Amino acid sequence: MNLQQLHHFVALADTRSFSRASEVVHVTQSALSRSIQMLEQELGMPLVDRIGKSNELTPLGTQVLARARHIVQEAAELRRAATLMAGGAAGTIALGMGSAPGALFAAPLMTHLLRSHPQVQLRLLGGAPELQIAQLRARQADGLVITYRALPPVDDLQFEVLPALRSGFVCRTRHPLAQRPRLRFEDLRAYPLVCTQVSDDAARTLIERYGERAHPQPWIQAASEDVGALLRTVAATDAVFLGVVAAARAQLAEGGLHELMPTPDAKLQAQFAFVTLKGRAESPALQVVRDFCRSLVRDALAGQIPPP
Amino acid sequence: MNLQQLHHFVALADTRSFSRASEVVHVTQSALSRSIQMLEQELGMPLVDRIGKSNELTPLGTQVLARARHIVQEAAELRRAATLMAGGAAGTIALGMGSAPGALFAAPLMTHLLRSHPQVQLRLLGGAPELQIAQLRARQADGLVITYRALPPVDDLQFEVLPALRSGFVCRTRHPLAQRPRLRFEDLRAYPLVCTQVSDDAARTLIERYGERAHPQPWIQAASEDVGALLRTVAATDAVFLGVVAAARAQLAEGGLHELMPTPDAKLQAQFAFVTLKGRAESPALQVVRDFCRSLVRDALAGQIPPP
DNA sequence: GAGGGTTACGCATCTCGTAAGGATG
DNA sequence: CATCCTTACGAGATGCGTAACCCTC
Repeated sequence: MNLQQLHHFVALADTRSFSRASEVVHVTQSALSRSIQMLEQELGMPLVDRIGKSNELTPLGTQVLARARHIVQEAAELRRAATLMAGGAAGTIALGMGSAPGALFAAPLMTHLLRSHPQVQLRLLGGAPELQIAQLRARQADGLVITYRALPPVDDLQFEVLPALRSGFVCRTRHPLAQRPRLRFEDLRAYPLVCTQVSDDAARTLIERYGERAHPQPWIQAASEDVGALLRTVAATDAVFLGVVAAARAQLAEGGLHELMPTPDAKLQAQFAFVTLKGRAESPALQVVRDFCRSLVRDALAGQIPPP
Repeated sequence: MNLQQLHHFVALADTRSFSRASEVVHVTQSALSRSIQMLEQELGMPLVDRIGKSNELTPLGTQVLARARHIVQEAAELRRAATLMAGGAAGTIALGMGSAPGALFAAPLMTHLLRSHPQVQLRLLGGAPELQIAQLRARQADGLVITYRALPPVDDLQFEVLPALRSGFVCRTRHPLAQRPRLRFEDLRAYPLVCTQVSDDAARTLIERYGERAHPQPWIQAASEDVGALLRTVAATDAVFLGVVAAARAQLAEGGLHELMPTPDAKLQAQFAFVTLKGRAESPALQVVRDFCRSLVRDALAGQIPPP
């Protein structure tokens, strides 16, 4: 007994004719006849009474038909679901996301999936990097988008490093410092700072470059994961935003915001990585996510105002 | 995609090992490996991540597993149900039964099925012979057990004539006529008659043999399909039972009842037939029914007191 | 090197399409 | 005689087991 035979039988029952059924399932009438015969032989009883024109199901045939129809239908659904998933058009993916990349990726990613892949369900997981890696190993997460430095050099993970994005300071165009030709760090330090969580690594870089006064801890006036809120705050006050410059791309382009470039250059970089478990097959939907994140970074880089 | 592959995959998912799964489904490990590969190829994605020891399902694999398990299970049920039906151990049969044969067969048949084939559901249909034949043609009945003469000589029906059973008169042992050496019909006629419905044919035979006075119509005191009740009545009164002698076999054997044989012999016969639709496959459960009816008639004949 | 999965090869079986052979109306 | 189903036959596809190979522990 195989799915083919069941499919043939269902067609036969539907058409009540070997020849018409054979057209439906695209085999010769002879092949269909044998297929049914084999099925009958295996089940031990005829399923149809062959009567000239309009064959009739036997009692057994009637019983078998209901089950066969069900099985054939479920097989078709399995095929369909698998094809959808394999094509990345459907599926559920759990994505661990660090707070820094989340600030840049989360909203655009969700928007993109809702628009272009409505069948894909996305669940974003937060938490500390170690926790997220544990979730990845436990397969509670399909992949992570996380700050590259936060990752220990283990070999059961597969890293796909995204291009580094420049971080920097952003203020509103009407900010007192906005028109200043040569900007010193001390000038900047006079204004309150708003940003997402600053990593230890980034804090170290700031201190190395600008001295102890650059330590973000006492400097930060407001911190939030909501980059949009931060930028709106900056647009309305004299606070300065510190973070991935590309996140403010739109406002920078339309002139509402302005990037401050103190001398010397901070040369801050945000480098994100896409992390999966080595040796595991990737959900196609996850590939969609990864591709989108990559293209987002690429676009950010392309539109990024180059350092002086 | 075929049932074999799905079965293999379920085993693989259950054992998390190609080699152990191959033992479960009784193929070599190599064959199972290829089977899974073919399935993965068709679905377009890996279903399991091969990791040294304890393989893991991919996200797609997890989805597919649930559906595959369902399909495999239903296929097994189909096979099981078909085998049961083909073996006659299960199924539902609708059996048209004439009142005369019903009087003899109904109770023993139901008893037999309940005891020996509890999975077989029996539905007995009554009604006029023409109606029953119509039901048979409409496949509302799987078969008929009916008085042979009641049947028109049509060629879309398949008759299986059962051996003729002798009909005759039965009274209680203590009946005034019981010890009478030579019995005339007129003696018999003096006592009330109880019987099941007497067919026109039987009535004609009686009249031909014994004259107009033998017409059953004015003679019958009580008529019922319940042969048991008729016989109990006869055992308690001086009424005489007319019908298939074999129906009273037990009581005749144990001495409670007595067969009356008037001179000349009535030579009444009840001939039943098992009728099915020509060219239609027979429900195996129906064969059980037919076999039982045949054996019942055979036993009745074997135990039948031969005519003098 | 031992265990577990994959690949190569030869063989048996299956299934198909073509074509011829009944049956039925 | 036309339609419909079955049977015969040869070709190609499929699936299997054996055995060799590969990878990881």
